[in-house]
Amino acid sequence: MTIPTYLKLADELESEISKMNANSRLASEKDLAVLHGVNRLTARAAVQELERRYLVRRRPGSGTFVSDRVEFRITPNSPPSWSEVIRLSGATPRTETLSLRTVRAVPWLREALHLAADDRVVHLRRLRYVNEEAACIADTFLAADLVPDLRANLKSNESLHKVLTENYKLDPYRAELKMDVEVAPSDIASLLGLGTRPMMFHVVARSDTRRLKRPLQMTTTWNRPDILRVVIDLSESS
Amino acid sequence: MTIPTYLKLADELESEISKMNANSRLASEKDLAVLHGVNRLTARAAVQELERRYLVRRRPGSGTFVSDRVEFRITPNSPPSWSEVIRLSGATPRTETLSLRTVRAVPWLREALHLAADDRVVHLRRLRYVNEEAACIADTFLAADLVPDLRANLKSNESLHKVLTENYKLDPYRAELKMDVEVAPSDIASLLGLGTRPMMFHVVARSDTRRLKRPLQMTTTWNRPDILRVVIDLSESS
DNA sequence: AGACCGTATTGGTCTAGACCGCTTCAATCG
DNA sequence: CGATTGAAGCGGTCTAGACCAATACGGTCT
Repeated sequence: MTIPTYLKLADELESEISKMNANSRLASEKDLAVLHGVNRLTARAAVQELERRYLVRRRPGSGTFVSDRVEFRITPNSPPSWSEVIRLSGATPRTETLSLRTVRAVPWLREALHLAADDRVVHLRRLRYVNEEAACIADTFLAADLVPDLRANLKSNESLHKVLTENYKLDPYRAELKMDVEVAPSDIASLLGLGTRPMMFHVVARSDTRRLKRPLQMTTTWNRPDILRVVIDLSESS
Repeated sequence: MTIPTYLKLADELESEISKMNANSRLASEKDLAVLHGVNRLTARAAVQELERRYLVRRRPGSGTFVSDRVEFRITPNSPPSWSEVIRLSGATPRTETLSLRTVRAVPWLREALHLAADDRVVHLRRLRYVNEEAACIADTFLAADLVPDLRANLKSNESLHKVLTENYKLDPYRAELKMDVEVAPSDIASLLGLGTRPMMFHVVARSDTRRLKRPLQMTTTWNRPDILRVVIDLSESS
């Protein structure tokens, strides 16, 4: 018995969880402790281990629930619409616009979008929900001269991609993509309602427009790994 | 003061760590507890938080050390040699061959490599070190007919890529790439000397050979995130 | 029926104390 | 001088008990 109690309990719970429905509730920490004859902190360590594996989500005052992860698959030819990708995974997407401002481009953005010193960019910050849970913060920066009156065109809950394609006749395609896993900045974490600075999927993508042969937008997203399972799949279409 | 003690301590320690050299040792959990006037478990929770952020590594019986992460950047035109990429990051790579066998291809492999029912594949399992620390398990599967006598050709510590290029006149290029973050299988974890099933970067890549216009190899790697910081960077070279 | 409020439950945090296995390193023995 | 041993120090685990903040729910009051 060199395996710690809490890990044995975690593995036991994991196999039980695999037979349960998503979003169903686990026994409370106290009950688990009594059921398995261990201290509450030991049972808690087991549940924390499951949380670390993204198998459960905990809500203070409410309980621990089997998590319902959605695979967000980024492919070379993926539908450029975020909502579309989520819907394809069988989940319900929703996007909320937090702010829409025209600002001066900071240096790294000027370089990425090939802008001049006093060019301006439109900064669009959106909060994305998956099954009505805050899952992702997306910051999009567009060259302002390419999207005049964007605010008016974005009024109804349309997707940005649709507006770019239909209203502005731009044809965005993915030109750059970067992804890693790191601690989210505290402002991002608090927008998602997360206290302790969490590890998240950080994706940075640039889209260009084929018609004008120039960079169109730069998007950085922070994704909750317990809700979204971001997979980059670059299989070449043959 | 709604912020928990252990998080305040963690943030305090994080800023101290940022001024320290890699691999230097932190105060022990007991000392941290005494220094900051908290219980050892509280100090321990703070150190665990730092470990979760990949900022420190802990060795039982020895201490807690500032981690020394190496960025492993995958780009479209990256040198196909793993060792080369590590060296470019300023670290010291080493590769150890664990096994080299010829086996019958399992279905998913047959499909990936476009093989027939009784074709065989060479399975090469390697353990990769970064600065003499076990960092990655790499399983490579090659179509056996393309690499006759691979064992003899791999004898001296040469890189697989070099052997493929020089001995077999094959010209591998990246044809498929998939990456996510998930719990490592227990056999992988134990090969890396990790007890509790850890979250790792899981990368699956396929290389084809341009000359023969057919799939050449399939590689799956499991990477320790506290040692390797895997970044996928698909910026198009313009 | 709807708005309000208190109470039980849940996870979140913290303390004090204990034992274990492993690593390290100095002291000792051959 | 080299090899072995032992003790000290380290992280890893576990227990018992306690208080807090947030939630959920039932009951009450309007």
